[in-house]
This record gives sequence, C-alpha cells and structure tokens, in this order.
Amino acid sequence: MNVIDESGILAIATRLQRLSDQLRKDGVLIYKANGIDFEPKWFPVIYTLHLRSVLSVVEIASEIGYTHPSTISLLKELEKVKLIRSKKDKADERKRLIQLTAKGQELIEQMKPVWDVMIAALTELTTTQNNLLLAISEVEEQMKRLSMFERAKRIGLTS
Amino acid sequence: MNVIDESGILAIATRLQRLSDQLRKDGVLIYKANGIDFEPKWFPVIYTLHLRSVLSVVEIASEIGYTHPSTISLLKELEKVKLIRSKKDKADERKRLIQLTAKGQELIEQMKPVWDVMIAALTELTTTQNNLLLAISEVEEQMKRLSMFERAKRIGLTS
DNA sequence: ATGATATATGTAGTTAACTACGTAGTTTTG
DNA sequence: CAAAACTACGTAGTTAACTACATATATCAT
Repeated sequence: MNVIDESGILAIATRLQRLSDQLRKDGVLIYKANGIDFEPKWFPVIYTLHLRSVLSVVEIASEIGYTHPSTISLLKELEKVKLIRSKKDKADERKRLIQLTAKGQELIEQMKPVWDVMIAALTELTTTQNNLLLAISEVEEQMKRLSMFERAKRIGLTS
Repeated sequence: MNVIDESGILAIATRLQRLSDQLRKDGVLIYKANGIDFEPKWFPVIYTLHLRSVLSVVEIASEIGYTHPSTISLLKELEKVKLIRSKKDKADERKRLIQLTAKGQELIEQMKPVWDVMIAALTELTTTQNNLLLAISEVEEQMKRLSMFERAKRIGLTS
C-alpha cells in the first residue's frame, strides 16, 4: 500500500484519474485484440452520433461534456479516418452538421459484440459492495446540489 | 441527462476522469480562497515527503504511482518554488535524495487546516449509499486480481 | 577484475484534455 | 432597421500526464 492509497480521501482525484487511465488502456488492448481499429477516446462522439444521428459541433460537445475545441479535434480525427462526415446547415450557416458515414455505422455494428464483452468485464469489476457506477452518479448528484468549493466555504476557513 | 450518463458503464472511464477534473478544479479554488499558493497536482509528492522525509526520485514515483519522468517534472517545479531541495546520495551516486525545505514544511502546516476542510467537504460529497472511496478501493482490488483485459479475454471473442 | 546486467536519473517528443481569443452569422432591442 | 449582444465554430497555445530512448553508476557472475 502506497502513500496515495493511505492518504485517504484527499488524494481521491488522483485515484479517480489513475483508475480511468487503467480502464482506458485496457480498452485499447481489447479493441486491438479483437481486430478493431478504434480508440476509446472516440467512444463518446461515436456513441452520441449512433443515438442521435445528426448533430452540430456544439450539440455534440454538450452531450459528451467536453469543451467545443476538444470536440473539434476529435471530429477532425474521425473525419480523417472517414467514420463521420459533415456539411453546413442550410438553415443556419454558422452550424456544421455531423453524422456517421456508412463506414462508421458498419464499425459500430462490428463493435457491438465487443462492447457487450466490455460491459460484462466492467460489470464484473465494479459489482462490489459499493458499486462504482452508482457511487459516481450519487457524487455527481451531490455536486450538482452544492459543489465541493461551496461546501468547503460553508464548512470553514476561507479567511 | 446527456448521452454519456445514459450509456452506462461503457463510458465509465470518461466519467471518472470528468469527476477527477472537477474535484481538482475545486481544489485549486479552495487553496486560492484560503490564500495558499499550491497546486493540487503537487499534493502527492508533498504529502509523500511529509510522511517519509527523505526519498529518491524513483521511490517517490513509486509511492505516488506516477512514472519517473512525470515525477521529475513535478520535482523540478517544486524545486523552483523552493518547497523541496535535493542532494546526491553519497552512498549511491546515481541517486538524488529529495526532501522538503523549511518553507515546504511551513506550507504544510498552513495547509493542514485547509486539508481538514477539504476532507470534510469530500466526505460530505462522497458519503452516499455507495461510497465512492470504498468503491475505488474495491475495484482496484478486483483489477489486481484480474485486469479488465484478462476478464474480457475470458468472457469471449478475441477472435 | 571485467563484461554483462540492472538500476537511477534525465531528455525529447506525444497525447488528450484544457483556456483564451478571434471571426462570422443570427437574434434581439431601442 | 441599425447597433448590440449572442451563438457557433475555429485556431493557438498550455498543461499534465505518458512512452521511448539515452547515460551514468552499481552489482553480479565468471
């Protein structure tokens, strides 16, 4: 047991990140082992377009919870590998409408069984006494009510 | 509710990271509001040296669970702001021994009450039906036994 | 005692997110 | 209906971690 694990809740941000990284790396391995050329970081965009079919850049950004510049750089990659395409919105010339290509849709069909395996593996991993996914949702809910910063202010100091 | 939250466990890495980022940002705000010039990313190193007093670069890296190049760049910053200092190990010339400066120790004393507030705020946030900190530990334990990749291989596909 | 191996540190370059800022088109308002 | 404010998108630069590689010292096996 190392210092970070011992330091308790103070290092929780570090531990969340470490766990996220490990899962993402295993995600890469699993896609690769199944002969699928796909990066986990693309998942939020692709999955969103799978469900919603046509969206603008900012709509995607808001759905996946990233900033729009981050989203733009993901979209550039995805357009380069021809998983998505985009066209100007005729009704509002500021907007660029994004959708999956046929190749993108085919890839999703290929990935679905792999996703099922991932879901099973992740479910195994996280079905413990305290369920991680539920814990995340609960904490997000708590933060929506009152952020960590607001709570800290209420509790004390802020000299 | 957005697509990522709806997509369930598949996007768990994304949600872990998002949560970590939010907590870290609030950490910055709390330090700042209390007049303390400290970045949350420094916490693992500083806290480790607080507990162990003299360590080499690789020992610190291993304690905080980072690679040694990441650790070196943190140490460079910390040395620049004079919170730590380092000297060659006379017994083993390859090693650089790191320790807190007086300024570093004073800063820790200043931070301790802020850490208490943070602990209280974080405990509030995470004391829900499924405890986040315990959930993390449990999942880490599960992964130590068998990684997500190994579980996925056992479950199926890997054509 | 020396050649092979291992360990400790350092450097360079990459990555995947971010913030700050700029521009073009749309909507609102006085 | 023109000016102001807002919205959508894009670019540039930053950050905080990483991997891959290089070098110096130490240890071990013959």
